Amino acid sequence: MEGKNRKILIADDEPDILEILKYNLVNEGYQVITARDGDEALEKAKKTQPDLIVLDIMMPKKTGVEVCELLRMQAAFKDTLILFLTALSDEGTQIKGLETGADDYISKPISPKVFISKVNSLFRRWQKEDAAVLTINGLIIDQQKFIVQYEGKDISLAKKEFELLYMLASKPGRVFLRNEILNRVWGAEVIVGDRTIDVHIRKIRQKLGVDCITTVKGVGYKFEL
Amino acid sequence: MEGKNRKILIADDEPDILEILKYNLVNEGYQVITARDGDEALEKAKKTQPDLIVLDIMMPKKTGVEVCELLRMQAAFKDTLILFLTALSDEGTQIKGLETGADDYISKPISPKVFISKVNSLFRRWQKEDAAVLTINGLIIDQQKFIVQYEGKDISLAKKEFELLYMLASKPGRVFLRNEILNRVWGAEVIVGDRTIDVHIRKIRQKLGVDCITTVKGVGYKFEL
DNA sequence: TTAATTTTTCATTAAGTCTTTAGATTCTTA
DNA sequence: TAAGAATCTAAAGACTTAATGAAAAATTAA
Repeated sequence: MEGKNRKILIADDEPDILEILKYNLVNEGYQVITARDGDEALEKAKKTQPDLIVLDIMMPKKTGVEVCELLRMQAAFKDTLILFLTALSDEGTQIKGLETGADDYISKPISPKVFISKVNSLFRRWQKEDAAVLTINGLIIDQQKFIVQYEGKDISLAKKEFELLYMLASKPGRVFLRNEILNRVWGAEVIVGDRTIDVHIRKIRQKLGVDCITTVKGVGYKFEL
Repeated sequence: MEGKNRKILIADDEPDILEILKYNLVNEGYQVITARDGDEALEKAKKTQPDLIVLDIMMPKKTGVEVCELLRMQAAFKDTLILFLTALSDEGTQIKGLETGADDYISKPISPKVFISKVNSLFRRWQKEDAAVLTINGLIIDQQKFIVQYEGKDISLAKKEFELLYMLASKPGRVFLRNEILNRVWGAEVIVGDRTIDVHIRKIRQKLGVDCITTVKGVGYKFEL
């Protein structure tokens, strides 16, 4: 089910919980690292650079909140997802957690199903950058299937055309500079003349038959439908 | 406290909850739009393009889950944060919510403190992308989209005009010397006559239709609305 | 290999932007 | 208030940039 190859670090002092969560995560295709206290969590976090860190609040050596604070101070963990486990349904602690820079928390007792859902959901948001299917008004762009439809009709685009359209449509309204386009669609090393972009834009406009790409002279192009 | 100018749409059929949440959010400096059922939520979402949408699961017309599904199909709401409110501590529903593409959920009864914490926390993740958008009274200058709007109407500026306006509007009230303007908009090497600036200023004044650029004779120009 | 398609280049044309010019106007100050 | 300086205005021409048509080069499929 999952092509994701994501690393998750779980820190909790209760071996049972560690075991259950690990089992479920591995089942979903995640790589799992475990730690039994705050210091071990810190150390393993630095060594393995996980994508998500799950911290129990109550742990020996250092609490989850302390670990979180220490991690957030380091640039390497600025964007790492952090999730708290808390036995206390204590409101104060929950708030403290979120304000320290955690991304979410789950109250014990934990249901494995809810846990997995939450983890998946956190990642889903994170990887949003490259969502597979764009739908804008009547236009459907499916990156996986490499298909474009407009108002039900299939439109066959060549590779470069597709990539260009996908790039523009992924942020409707935003202007992409010619340079940005060259870098992303052609790659930084490839050198092509300026007119090349224009010609591809023209092809897309022709094939779509709708006026959805706007020229911003001297700047670039933007998509809007 | 907050420089954030974020829009939040709350949809719930219970006026009390709407009221309490709105009060707290406004207090934190957010802009709040409300809706009383699923259809109204959809409609207002499209119209106002909020940054965060809070959906009650149980609503007339359409449930929160349905609204969420419909929104997620549209590219414009690909990155919009969605948060569920649920009275059911029912595990199944929670999972369904997350799998539909919601970013989080909160169980009723809701503690305002926890709610605000969660909202702030959701946004914190986002803030990196912060687009360079200036908003001054009715004037919106969006550098990414290369768009200027005044009181809802689009105003099309050429590149130099846009840069010039953006420069002035980025520090309302401050006077920019003609030299500063030349350096920033034209670059240090380029040599153009003095009248060139005037002419561009005039164009901007014409196109905007509002008197927002003031001449400071012998010195330069300043923006004020 | 040939044929078909895709990608790029080039020359030409079209569209728009930027700058200059010059006379009118406004402002400042002696 | 009159002279000088600075800015406004409108229009023309210079200059940039993009759209277009056609064809060569490169790639892929048959």
